[in-house]
Amino acid sequence: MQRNTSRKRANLRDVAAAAGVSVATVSRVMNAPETVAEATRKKVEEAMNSLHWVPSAAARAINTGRTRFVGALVPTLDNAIFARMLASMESRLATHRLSLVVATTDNDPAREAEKAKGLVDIGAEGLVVSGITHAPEFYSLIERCQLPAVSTSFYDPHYQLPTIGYDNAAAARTALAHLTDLGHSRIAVVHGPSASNDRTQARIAGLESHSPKGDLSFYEVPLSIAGGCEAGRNVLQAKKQPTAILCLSDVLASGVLFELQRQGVSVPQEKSVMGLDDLAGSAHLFPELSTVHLPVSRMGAAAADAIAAWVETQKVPGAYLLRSDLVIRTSTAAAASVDC
Amino acid sequence: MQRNTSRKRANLRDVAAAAGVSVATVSRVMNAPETVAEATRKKVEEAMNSLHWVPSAAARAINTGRTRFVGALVPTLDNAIFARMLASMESRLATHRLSLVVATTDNDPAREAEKAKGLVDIGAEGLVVSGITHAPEFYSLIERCQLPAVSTSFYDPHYQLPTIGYDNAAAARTALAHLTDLGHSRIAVVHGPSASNDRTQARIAGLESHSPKGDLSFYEVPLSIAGGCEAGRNVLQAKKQPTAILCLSDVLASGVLFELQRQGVSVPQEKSVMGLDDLAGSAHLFPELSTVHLPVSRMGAAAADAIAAWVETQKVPGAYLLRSDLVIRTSTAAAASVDC
DNA sequence: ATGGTTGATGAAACTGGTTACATGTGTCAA
DNA sequence: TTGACACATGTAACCAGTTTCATCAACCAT
Repeated sequence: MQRNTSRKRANLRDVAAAAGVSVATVSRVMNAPETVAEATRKKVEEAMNSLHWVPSAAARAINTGRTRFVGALVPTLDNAIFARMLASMESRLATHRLSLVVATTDNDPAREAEKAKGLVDIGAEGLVVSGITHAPEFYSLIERCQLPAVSTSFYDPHYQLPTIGYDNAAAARTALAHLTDLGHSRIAVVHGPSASNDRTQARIAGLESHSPKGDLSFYEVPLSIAGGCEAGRNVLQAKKQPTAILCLSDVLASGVLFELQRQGVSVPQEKSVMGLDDLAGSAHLFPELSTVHLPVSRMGAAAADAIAAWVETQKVPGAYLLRSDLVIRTSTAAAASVDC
Repeated sequence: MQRNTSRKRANLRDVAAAAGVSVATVSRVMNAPETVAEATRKKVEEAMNSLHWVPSAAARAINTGRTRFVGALVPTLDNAIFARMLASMESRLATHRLSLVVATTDNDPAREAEKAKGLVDIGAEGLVVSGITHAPEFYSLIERCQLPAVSTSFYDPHYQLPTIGYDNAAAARTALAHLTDLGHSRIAVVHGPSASNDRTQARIAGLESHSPKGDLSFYEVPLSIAGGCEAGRNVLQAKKQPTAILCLSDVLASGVLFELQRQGVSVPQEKSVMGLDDLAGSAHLFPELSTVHLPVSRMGAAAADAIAAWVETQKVPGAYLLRSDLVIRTSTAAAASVDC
């Protein structure tokens, strides 16, 4: 039995000894190969291979002060909107040679703070969070650690963290305007839980502040397709039937469309249905969903760039507003003549 | 200006000096508070707070040899099937006090190997990959680093890595059997790119090996809803019209359903459509999609448990087979009487 | 009074790299 | 022949923690 075969992993000194050089030379072979003589380099590389040496990330990190990964805190991965954002964030971070650690919060600020702590504990260099509602522990954590952190899915240049997102209130108003422009005045608004979800709150507030003459009725359901179905049923049971249903999330709109179809209510002839998000599947629902496109891919990339710049240069990035655009498809039409 | 205000982060010695104790004592306050006298502990904690001290993850990692995170390599985050798996993996890993680093591979083995290298470089303790097709560099990496790695979405007890997944061939056969049981004999099979996607390959192989008397015609399209639409158009242009369309992924089935609806082909009266995956939205398509349920949430949890056990105890977990179940909804029906 | 045990603490070694600085050699111009 | 300088390499300090072992006081039973 040789010593080499022992289970213990080789370290720098072992390699140096095997190659008959100093640790500094081995280190140079890794970090500045051009400063090492050809022959020496070869010897060292052979030693590395024969010892199956793998550099220790922790040891490097302790010297450079860099771990090369950042954390992202999202409410859930089950909604495609966040998955899509993370997808583009991940690929953009890769161009900065940064990796992405994902943690989910279930929209619970306490859990968010806890997970944020966990990310810091394992060495995250920066954090990307969603929205602007966070636990006090979260704020004290990032303040205490001087941790770069940006907030997404929300735009507010006066918020204490740089925000990279869209104007939720405006997006909701855009959707509403489209419906009112089509002559709808009695409109049902379907939304997910608003408690501790600032995006939803902002969208509702945007509608209320700008509420036209017509009356809006609000329906709060779980943020899922099943929730949308439930909302669809609830709306159909209302005494004064709305001519349009505005869903503050495409996921809910999917459920609403499904339920209306199941109950034989034709869209858009009998009722217009409007979404907000523009998920990949929304263009392929039946009928194709009119919605407001939220540029989550660009947002993910922008958030990646912002947090990368911050951790690299120590400069705090500015807030960044992304436009949201109306996407008119076939689920909306002029208000039924019945109303005229 | 005080020294304290300097930008440099405080370290253990600073805290020890401020509290008037040794570094060992400060370390104990963190890791074994009960061994430190009440009064001393308080002094130390005060010093920690006043210096805004945050322990260095890297320094801890270098001693314990643990970084407390593992990496997951998935083809994409844009398909809900992977997002859902990651969601459950993340939450199960959290119970093991492990975090999850996500990297996407676009089904490219070379990129996968590269990203795997990146994950190792930043200190991942283990890896979870999808499928069994990997680049040689990937295998040499995990062999060289002695890195715990498990494979998901595939079950093969003889594969060199522990596999935690379902039997793709059997799942495809289950779907096919459902259609043939309903009397369908001419069946179109729609699938995504099979090159370097072993799950798709296995599903196709499963169908071919078990192919019934009836003839199957295969349509390969991009794995997206748009791809499904394309497949729908292609199928409708075929000379010999099939009575059923078997999609080897629910995403494709969504597109197919959409296209058939758009073209006025009624489902399941004129054609049955079958999926495979059982995404969250599939129960709410129109018509509700018959499919084979792949237990991706349980798979994510199982993968998390396996990799966690491996990194904690150094024991290699065994392969784990998850059942896939037929889910009959309304998109499939007995073959049209035209055929009789 | 003495020896044994427990509890709290400190000194210093240790983890595995990076890097500032020192050293030694060879080349070239003065 | 010598001084200047580049180049290759080594020595040792350093990063920020953990951990082993030693020390010392207090307490208790003999």
